[in-house]
Amino acid sequence: MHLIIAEKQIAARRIASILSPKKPQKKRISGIDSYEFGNDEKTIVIGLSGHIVQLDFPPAYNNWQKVEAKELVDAELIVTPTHAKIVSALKKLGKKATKVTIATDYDREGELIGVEALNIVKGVNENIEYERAVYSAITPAAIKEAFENTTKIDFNLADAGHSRQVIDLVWGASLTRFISLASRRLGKQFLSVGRVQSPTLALIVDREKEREAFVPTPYWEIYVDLAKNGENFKIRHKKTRFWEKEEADRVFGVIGDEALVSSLETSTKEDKPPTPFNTTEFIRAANSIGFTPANAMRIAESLYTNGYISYPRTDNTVYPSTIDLREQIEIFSKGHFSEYAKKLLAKKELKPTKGKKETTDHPPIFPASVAKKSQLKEDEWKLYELVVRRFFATFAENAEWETMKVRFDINEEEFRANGSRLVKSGWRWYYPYNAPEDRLFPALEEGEILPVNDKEMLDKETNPPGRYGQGRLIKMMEDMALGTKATRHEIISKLYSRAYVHGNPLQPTQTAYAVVEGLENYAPTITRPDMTSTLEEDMDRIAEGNTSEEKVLQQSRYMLTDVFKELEDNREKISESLREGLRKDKIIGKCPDCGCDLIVRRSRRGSRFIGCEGYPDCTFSLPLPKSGHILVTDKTCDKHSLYHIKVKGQKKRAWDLGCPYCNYLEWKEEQKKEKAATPRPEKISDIPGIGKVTEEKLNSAGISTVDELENSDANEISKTTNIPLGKIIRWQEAVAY
DNA sequence: GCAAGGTC
Repeated sequence: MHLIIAEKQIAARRIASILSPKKPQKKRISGIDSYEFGNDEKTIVIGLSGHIVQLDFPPAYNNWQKVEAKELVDAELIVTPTHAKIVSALKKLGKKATKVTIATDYDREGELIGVEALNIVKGVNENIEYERAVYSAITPAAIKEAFENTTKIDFNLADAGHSRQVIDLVWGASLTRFISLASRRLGKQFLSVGRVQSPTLALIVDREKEREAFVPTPYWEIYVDLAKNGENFKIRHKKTRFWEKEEADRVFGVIGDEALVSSLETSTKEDKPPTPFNTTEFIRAANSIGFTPANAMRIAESLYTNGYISYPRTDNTVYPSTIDLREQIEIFSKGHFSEYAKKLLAKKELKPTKGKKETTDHPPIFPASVAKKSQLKEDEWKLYELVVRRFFATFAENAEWETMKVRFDINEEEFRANGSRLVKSGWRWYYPYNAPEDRLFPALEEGEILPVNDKEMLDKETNPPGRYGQGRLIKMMEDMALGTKATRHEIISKLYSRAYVHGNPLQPTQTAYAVVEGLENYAPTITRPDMTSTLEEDMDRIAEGNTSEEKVLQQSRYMLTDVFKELEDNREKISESLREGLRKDKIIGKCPDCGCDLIVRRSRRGSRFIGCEGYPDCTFSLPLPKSGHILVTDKTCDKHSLYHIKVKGQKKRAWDLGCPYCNYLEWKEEQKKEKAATPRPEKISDIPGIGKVTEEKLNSAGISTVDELENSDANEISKTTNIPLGKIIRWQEAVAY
């Protein structure tokens, strides 16, 4: 039997249907679908789910308190299955197979995934024959060609990928453990460190520091209002920003009643169509129409698994020659986009744009089949439409703008106005997103004199650089080669779930500051994008056979050992600064009673509340929700000058609680209203929470009326009846009018 | 309970 192993389920199914002359037979093996065909010599195709095994430390290293972080540096590593069913299916099939073809994705990680699967097969069938099939798109032509010309597995390339796994695990896990222990943040709330997440966090923290250090400079802008034939328009002084008030005042002062059109230039500007979608550009475009990266990718995934779009994780911006692009447009001749498809098909030549990056694993994102609007949810349709329109736009002509530059003379001061008008929509007809609006003004002539209707001088200030939005951050990560198309949005989600950042655009917490600072001082390697670029270079050398994985790993472990020397020597300082950062994140503002800091505290029973640092002299307190991470934002309440709070659940998005004081007062007000709306219970059994058994218990303690319940000592009742004190107090509150 | 990389 010939076994073919693909990287994913869908790839397996499609490869089988291309290679098989008849419809392949679907068979379940250990709960996993496989596809069988052929009469005498059977072939079975099975799909993995990416990596099906994971690199890990032996269980003996699991206890964070007992095993010191630095011991992880030289710890042995083990491989554990993460997809037991697939592993078991591979073993079953591997035993019977005489030959195995690795047909995983054509990239470094794909090679490693293939070798991982091969090792499982070899574990049950030591001498099995093996080979590699290489393809860049799952089309009949490409797949047939790949299986007719199989090659050898590139073990060097797989080793390169493996070295990445080891380095990421060893550095990430050991440093994560170190700073979590140093800050005493254990359990669910640990602090994490990693080759990709830490440089990304450093970018966000650096930007926030720039914003804090920013000193605004005042400047002035001068505008004049003109009109012609009843149409009003504004012109602006040639000097867009005046940095000196005196100069602005002088110019403003000389503006007279008339403006002379001193020159008029018209020209045309060409606007090139966009390049094919890779993941980053898709995410950015989705982001600009209101989708978060994580959301966009989740929806893209479902569009992909339902066959509407091609594989959504790709760096490629050049359509491979193996895809018949005309055919791909022809499928749209009917349906919602027919008007657009027909116009494209009428062209003699279909020449798509090309991006800078061309890779071998997957094509750029394009629509794979025609969807009806009724088949998709609203969000799905929006993103599907985005992909379709982008695909069409890459074949379309340039857009053309007519631009007009007009200069005006007002008492020898030059003013300007720029107009532009779309005259040929070209690709923008297919892809109408984020189109700049036409800027128009009435037709003018050189030498014409217009009356000045009004003038204005605006007081302005330069603004600090903006915080990064998620789309922008993903673009920056790509430019710096941090993370991959499939992981960047996950890394950003990780920063949110660690409470390192909140809001969009992203704002770092004080904890993030402390973590980045601690790492930058004592373990700078992990905070820099260079670690990734050096790793990439090393991996390339391993792949080319110019060095060995062993040498690279040894070097990496030496470096990490040195890092740990630094960290251990400065443990106290790091610990203090982390704990200070964590403390700052808990400050809600000043106590209205005594002026000390109000902070998030925990009672002995484990419940959370806002308490005063002046305790026990001051007992001011406010309640907090029972669960979720408390995030302190930079917004303050006008009434109480306390910071607004957000609450973030394990997997849910953070919700705004607002000012905790206002929130508490509102809650109290609600309670009052609710009470006023419901009549006072007449019998104790009318009180919610008191059933027959409880009523009898209370009776035996001498309480049979509502008045008796209200006026008895709660502690006494609790003692004699064994009913929890808290319950009794709540009942008493419920009947107190 | 740790990373980052696949995929769902």
